[in-house]
Amino acid sequence: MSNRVTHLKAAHYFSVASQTLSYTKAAKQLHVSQAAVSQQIRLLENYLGVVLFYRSGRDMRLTSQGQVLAEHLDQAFEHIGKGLESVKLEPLEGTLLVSGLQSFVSLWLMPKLWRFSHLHQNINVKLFSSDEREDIHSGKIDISIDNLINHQDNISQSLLLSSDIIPICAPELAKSISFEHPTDLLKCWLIQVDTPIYRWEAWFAEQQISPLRSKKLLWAEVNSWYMGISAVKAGHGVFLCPRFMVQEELEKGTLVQAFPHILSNKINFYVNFAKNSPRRARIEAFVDWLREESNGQNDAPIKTGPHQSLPWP
Amino acid sequence: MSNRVTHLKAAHYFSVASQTLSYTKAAKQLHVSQAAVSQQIRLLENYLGVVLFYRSGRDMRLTSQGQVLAEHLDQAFEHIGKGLESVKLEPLEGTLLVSGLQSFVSLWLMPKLWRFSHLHQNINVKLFSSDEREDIHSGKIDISIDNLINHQDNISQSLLLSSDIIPICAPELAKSISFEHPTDLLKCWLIQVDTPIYRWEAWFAEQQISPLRSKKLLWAEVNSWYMGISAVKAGHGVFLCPRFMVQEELEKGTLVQAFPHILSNKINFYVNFAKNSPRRARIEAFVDWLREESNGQNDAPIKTGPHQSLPWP
DNA sequence: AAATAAGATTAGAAAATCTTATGGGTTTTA
DNA sequence: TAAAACCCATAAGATTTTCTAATCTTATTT
Repeated sequence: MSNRVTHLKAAHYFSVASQTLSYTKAAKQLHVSQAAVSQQIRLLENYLGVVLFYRSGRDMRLTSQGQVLAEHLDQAFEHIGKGLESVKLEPLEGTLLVSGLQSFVSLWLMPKLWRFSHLHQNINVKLFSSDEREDIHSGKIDISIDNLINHQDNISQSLLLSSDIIPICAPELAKSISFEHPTDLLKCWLIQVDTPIYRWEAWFAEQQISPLRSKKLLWAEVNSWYMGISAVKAGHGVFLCPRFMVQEELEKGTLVQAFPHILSNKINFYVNFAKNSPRRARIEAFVDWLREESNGQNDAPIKTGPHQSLPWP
Repeated sequence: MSNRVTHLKAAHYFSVASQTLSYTKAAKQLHVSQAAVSQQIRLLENYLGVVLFYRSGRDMRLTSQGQVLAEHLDQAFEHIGKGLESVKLEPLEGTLLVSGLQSFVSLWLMPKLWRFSHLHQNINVKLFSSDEREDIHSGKIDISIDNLINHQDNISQSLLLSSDIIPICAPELAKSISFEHPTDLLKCWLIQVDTPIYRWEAWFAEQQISPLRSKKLLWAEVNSWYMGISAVKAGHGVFLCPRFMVQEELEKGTLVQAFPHILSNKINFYVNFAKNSPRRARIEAFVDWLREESNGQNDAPIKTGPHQSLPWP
């Protein structure tokens, strides 16, 4: 079977020459001398017993047999090139494309990113924030951070951050209302994100209170954590929000936890990347850094998938 | 673009090894030493910066990156192998697959074939008779002989034989009826093949006679020339038939031409073959021989397509 | 523990491939 | 219309790649 695959180099040179229709140009593309191309193609012609090119005055053309061969080969070498490229390790330095949920990126990642850039001056991180899950295999993204469990093969997913969901508000509001019992919260705007979980209903339910009976309850639903935080910063209401997103504000006192009870459902953020990405060196550097940054902010130990640079499991 | 296609030999070795999952077996398939395979694959691994195989006790497996690469490469080398094979000139000796219309094969080709076999002792002709046009590109047929104009590209078609359509019958019948006027033919069975042309209607029409008025006309329609000839040999009727098919019988006197008028529409037989067939040497030998055999039997000069072994038009 | 089997490694030999230099066509250009 | 500019073919020698043979390492089987 494989004995019929010979003269690979010659076939490659021919394939390039069949596109340029010039040995000289092909030679330039291949970074070899024109003579090398000429010799290889002659070799191939002799092996096949077939003339592949003929010259018609100034320019050169494929014979019909050359046509046939070229059509087969062009595809094939295209495949080989892509194949090699797709597994070849790129050097550590270069660009890294990172995508994450909007609020995570702006509230957690962005503020810390300067430290990574400092650590790896040769890695140029491009951040994308998006509310959709990104396709890691497409090549548009190297690393994606989201809060969904991933079941795809060849994707490594590991827990980056696990955070409590707490009710927060502006310190002025807390002072003016002085929360003592959960039902005190019903006096003001309640804000939440529009997910099925992380809702006020759950928070009250966990304390045996059904807030829904009180129809007077004022609330707003926002479609990103970021918007909710903006709202409470302006002093308008209480928001159920992952603690890590407001860590600094809590420390500085520009925001406060409105009530001690926290949702039993934590929010988890996962790092995802293609195990076989050619940029795995860069990815590894970034993910290692992410882990370091998340240490201490994390209640649960970090669970990580099998490490792919060591191929044996 | 093409600078990314390197380590072709290594990639090939790897591709084979990825299928055998054994360097030793791969080496055997490739007709090289085990060391050669080992070295090439190590080279590839170094170039890619990736481990492609790992050993798990007794046997060897692909790493996930090896998987990815192998999938790309397997297809590619398959293509290359097929491409090379499809244009590679096979030696003159070998098998040649010839197909033709049933009656042509049995009445013209078969009786002469011994001479070709004598001339080219190393070419083993396999004859197929069929009533459908054969697909020359499928590889099941090298040469096909039919009577239809072919419009496909890359198929060379040339006129092999052009023959008159004449009315024939057994000599006894001719004696007993003694044809003098075309209408005399109406006294006996008229036989014809079931084509739209080469019909008795045409034959009579060309002589300003409308036989169809006479409803008493007896005739039979057959679906091969061969059957019609069998019928008239048995003495039953007159048959419109290409002259070359009954040449010998006419010469021996076992059949006679019933009436001098011949159909103005001749029947033409064409030889078809794929210009780029790897067996073109054999094909050429056979077609040359066909032309020689048909010389003299042919009223018109033989028209032939461009000759493909010389690639310049 | 020896025997077996398969991959890894190395050094030297063999083969393939490359470059440089040159020649012979064509087509432009002066 | 001669010179210049291209482009491919070819040859010789240099260089690089690839191969083999021999030997080593590791793991399995008996």
